[in-house]
Amino acid sequence: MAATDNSEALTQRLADSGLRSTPQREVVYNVLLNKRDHPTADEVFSRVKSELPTISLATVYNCLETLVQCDLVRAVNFEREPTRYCPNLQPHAHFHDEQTGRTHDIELPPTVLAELNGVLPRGFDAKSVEITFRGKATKTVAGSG
Amino acid sequence: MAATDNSEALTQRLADSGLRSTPQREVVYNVLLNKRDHPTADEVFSRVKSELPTISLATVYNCLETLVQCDLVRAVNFEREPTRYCPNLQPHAHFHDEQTGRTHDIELPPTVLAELNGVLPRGFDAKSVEITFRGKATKTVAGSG
DNA sequence: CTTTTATTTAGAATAGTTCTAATTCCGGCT
DNA sequence: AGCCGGAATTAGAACTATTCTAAATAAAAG
Repeated sequence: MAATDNSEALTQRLADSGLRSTPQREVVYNVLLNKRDHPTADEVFSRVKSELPTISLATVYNCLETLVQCDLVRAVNFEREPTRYCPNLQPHAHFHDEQTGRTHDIELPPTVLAELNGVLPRGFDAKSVEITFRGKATKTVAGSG
Repeated sequence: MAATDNSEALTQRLADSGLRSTPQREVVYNVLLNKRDHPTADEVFSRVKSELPTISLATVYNCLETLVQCDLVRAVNFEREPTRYCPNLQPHAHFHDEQTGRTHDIELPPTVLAELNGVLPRGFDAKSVEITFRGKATKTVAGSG
């Protein structure tokens, strides 16, 4: 697979927030786009290092935080495990495989989302919902990790 | 409200797992039952201390872990915040109020739960689902915290 | 160019939780 | 009653993921 290069899109989004496009931010972003297996910051760090050997872990954290702020990436948490990062911006749930530790994106039909918002009593104004399944996946699905 | 004393039920559940009922476990459990505001381990610690002044934080963590194992209590996580504990065993979602930090239980009709399981593709066998709303609650609801 | 501001960096600091090793507690046996 | 053995508690050290700090670097603006 050719390395994704969404630098224009990224640059645009960063600019919208008054931020600069930097090599570090670009490489971190591309790492997330190229292997969408919900890596942790540490995993991103080691992947990025092959392209930018002198990058620091703090910078990786900074870049990830920036990408999340710009709505280019979602941060995903399972229990107290290290935060994982996900470039899928469609509304979706996560399936966390207890055996393998792998995370799979689960598409969420708008009907289900609508029904979910229906369960909120008056006075509760939700900005976002997070849905996490936990269990075991009997089939491995290409592209997830 | 009189202090809840579910010691028989607790003793039973513990025994089922080959564990003993201890003053520490009982007080920790009662603290959770008496104020269902999803306290953190630290909060439980300080509440328990008024009854058992010499208890240690490690013991509070141990007891909470034990109660979770025995299915008497649920551990709840929001992002990377400290784990909170919830004695509500009915299937329910959580609403996390961003302004106040308070957590509210949201009842989940079985129909919604069923529909949710429907979104899982073949090969995904979910043991549990976790649903977290994030936003602001315009009304304060008695009994939640 | 120089100034200003953003970004990166290494390492220290922090926070929540778990681990370790020693002590205490308690039930069952004599 | 007294002892044994496993379970539970404890204090404090250790650990891990993350954030903070302060200095160095880079890059835009004047």
